[in-house]
Amino acid sequence: MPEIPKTYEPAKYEDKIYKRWEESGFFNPDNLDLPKNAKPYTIVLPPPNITDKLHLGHSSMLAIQDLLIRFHRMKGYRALWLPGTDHASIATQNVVEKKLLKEMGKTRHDLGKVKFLQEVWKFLRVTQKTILGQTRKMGASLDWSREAFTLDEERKKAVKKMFVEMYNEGAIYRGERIVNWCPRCKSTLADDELEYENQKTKLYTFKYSKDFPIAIATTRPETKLGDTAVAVNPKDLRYKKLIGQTGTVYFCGVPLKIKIIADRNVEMDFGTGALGVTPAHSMVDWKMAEDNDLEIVKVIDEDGKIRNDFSNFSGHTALEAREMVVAELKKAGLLEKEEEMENNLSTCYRCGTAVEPLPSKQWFIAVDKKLKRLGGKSLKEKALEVAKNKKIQFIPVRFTNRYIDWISNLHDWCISRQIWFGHEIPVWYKGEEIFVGEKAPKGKNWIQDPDTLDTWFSSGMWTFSTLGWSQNFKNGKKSGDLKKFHPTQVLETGYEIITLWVSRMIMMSLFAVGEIPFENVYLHGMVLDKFGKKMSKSKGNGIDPLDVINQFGTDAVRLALLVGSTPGNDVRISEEKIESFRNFVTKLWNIYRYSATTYPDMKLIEKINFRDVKTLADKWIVSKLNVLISEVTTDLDGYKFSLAGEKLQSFIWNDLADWYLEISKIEKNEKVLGYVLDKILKLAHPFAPFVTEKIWQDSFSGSKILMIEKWPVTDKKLIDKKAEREFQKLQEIIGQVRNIRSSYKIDPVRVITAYSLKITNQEIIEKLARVKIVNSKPTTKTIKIANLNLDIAELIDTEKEKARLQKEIENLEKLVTNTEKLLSNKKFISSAPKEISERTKGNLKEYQEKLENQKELLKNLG
RNA sequence: GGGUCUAUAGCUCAGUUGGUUAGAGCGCUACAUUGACAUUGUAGAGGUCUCCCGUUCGAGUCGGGAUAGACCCACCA
Repeated sequence: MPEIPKTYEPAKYEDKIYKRWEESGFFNPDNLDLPKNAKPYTIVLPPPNITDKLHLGHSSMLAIQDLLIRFHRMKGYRALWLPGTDHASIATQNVVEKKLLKEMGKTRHDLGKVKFLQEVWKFLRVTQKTILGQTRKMGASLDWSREAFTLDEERKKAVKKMFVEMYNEGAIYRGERIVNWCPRCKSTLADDELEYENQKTKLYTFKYSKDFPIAIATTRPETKLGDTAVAVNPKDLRYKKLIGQTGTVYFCGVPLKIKIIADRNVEMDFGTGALGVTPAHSMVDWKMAEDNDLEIVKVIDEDGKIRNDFSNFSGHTALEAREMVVAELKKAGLLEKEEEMENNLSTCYRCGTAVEPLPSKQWFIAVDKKLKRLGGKSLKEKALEVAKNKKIQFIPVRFTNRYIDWISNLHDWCISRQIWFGHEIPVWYKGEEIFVGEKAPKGKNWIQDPDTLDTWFSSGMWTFSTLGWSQNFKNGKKSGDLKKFHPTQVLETGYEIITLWVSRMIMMSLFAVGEIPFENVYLHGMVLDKFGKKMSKSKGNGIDPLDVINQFGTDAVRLALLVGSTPGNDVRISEEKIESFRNFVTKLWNIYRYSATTYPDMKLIEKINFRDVKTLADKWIVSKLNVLISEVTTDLDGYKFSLAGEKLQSFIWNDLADWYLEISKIEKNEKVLGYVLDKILKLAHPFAPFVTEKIWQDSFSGSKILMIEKWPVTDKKLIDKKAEREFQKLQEIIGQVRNIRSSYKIDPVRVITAYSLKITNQEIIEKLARVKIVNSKPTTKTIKIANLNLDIAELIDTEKEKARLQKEIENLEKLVTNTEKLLSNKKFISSAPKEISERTKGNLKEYQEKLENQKELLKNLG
């Protein structure tokens, strides 16, 4: 037998173990030896952006998903975990642009589209490799043979097919809508791509002209050139009689057709209580225009300049025009007030330029349109339905509300982006003609739409595009992988992207495959530092997963991320926490080391015979173990990873190592130990795959792989509550002795457990009262019970101990009378369930017994 | 402004359908220990479960209200 090192050395084994798993082929469910009717268990990995290396948040995601996958693989499911990465169009283009500027001093326009895209792909291949390497380091049991990328050939096919199908169904349309426009980037921005900046600005109060009855207040006078209405609150008595009136006014020499409308969103207390409605350049105003059927007048163009036909303002930038308008108003004596105010300016998250809301021709997904394909329902209705009737369950459930809330307020989704890197839009134009199709139309002079699609369009298809939807879904029928693995069982992701991603996946899957994309959505929290602050590069408080893996090992990192994290709540993590789990891994290793050196021929045993469970300690540990098996299984089934991990840890450390192993130094039972080890390695495997696999393979000389062993099942025959209770009492007694052990020179556990194997509790108490340890440093073997001669009274502060006992007796007496009262209460008897009353009766007995014991002890003290 | 959530030990959090001495880890204090364990073990101190009202035989748990905080959405014309 080769010597086993004192501590587990993760760096030495982890890569080899991962390689062994990968080469076994069992990451791919097709290679698992399963009955034909084995249920599928699919998780599609939320594809990380290839903009940067992974952070601890990703590690947490990987740990949770790998736990689920390994657990279900062992439970006999056809477990598939499908890997992939996301091209993250805008974010990636942005990173590469910045890099180019820094390294070569060039913009993307300097390079041109073709060369720029080459640079993007070059960058992408590097980061992609890093990310996939990191993922392997985490021990992720992903099926690499099915790896996907949101912008690879297969996904391109799927995206085109999807776009065309949605277009043909009327779910995608091209329309003029107000969008967030960045005049510098020349691109639309989604709402979530905006950044808000607090700034001071001036609020101007003025009338359009002298004869106009209402003064309005605005921070952007230049846009007022496009006003088509003035909105007031319907409750506002000042303006009530004016509502509905129309007329033409001349504003700085520009004629405006103004209608006075009522809208309850107008605040009476702000400004003059009247709002000039500029449909073309304000989101709210656009909605008002839609509601009131107003004309839309575009004032500012895509370059951020005033358009033609606006007298001498034309051609000036918006800011210049603002000054000019203000100057004219002043000159005409129309400006009533000019005051400073705090304002929340929307800016482009890339370049920080102020965003200009503009009407523009874009592609949209119609979320409210009734679709034939969806049985006459709209995407929104369908997406709401599956949450409301619980076809899709959110964990924790409270997020269902957030989802429903958001979907209910959903507007048409703008899917076109004016950037280079991304999925091409399968639309071609020739003059006024338009062609939508998966392949370019025949004939000359067709020009493809220069825009690309919003990243979320392709990531919204992730669950089915990864399963070969473009080939595997025809005439409403699934085949191949899609049939085998869709819908998936769990989507595990962060709560912050429910709206961005989760909801979109649901809509796209309902449309494309006619079914939900996943049955459960498990939402993890954010990984924060130990002070509860978000980890960020700029703050320098981030923990690099690779660093801590090198330092403490993957298992420790995984455990630290899993234990103490509950769904939907943020998790705090520190190196100390990881270190403490490293100690746990070492503990586990040493349990193995001790066992293997003490019993060189020990075997891991899957099933144990009743007869082999001999002593009280054996019965106790085996019983506790079997309870643990069912608890851990239920907890994991219920997504309570942290609870399961804690229970496992507490059993391994506090019960197995601290008690059973100590006892086994006196009374050996190889079979029970082999049985217990077999089970804990399996139970701990999804949490700490490397160390458990290493121990397992060493124990079996490498002939089997733990990863595909069967998940343990509770053997009810081995649960012995009576033995558990007795042993617990024993522990309590020993604890009491330890409490007064100031003069002890050896750990009483060993002495007392020696007794426990042969004699009754009562006898132990009696002996304890008399024995005294003579030999100050005996070894386990030399202790002879007969030589122990301890007078307990000599070892304790009698007065203190008396007081303590007195107090405890008082408490117990109170408890006993209270419980007796309760049990004689008629209302309790009639309303409490049987279980409860039984338990209460049991409790009473226990209290009474304890009371007797304490009284006895007090008596013994004299 | 609309919505969701949280409040339990010094800190981070558990606490299942209400059930009777409210738990864990870390930290703290004391003692022991180089023994399978880059230590570990044992014990201890520490709580009016934010506050008020209600339902109930019984409330950390259910209902109403207050206070404080977190987040999401919409917006700041």
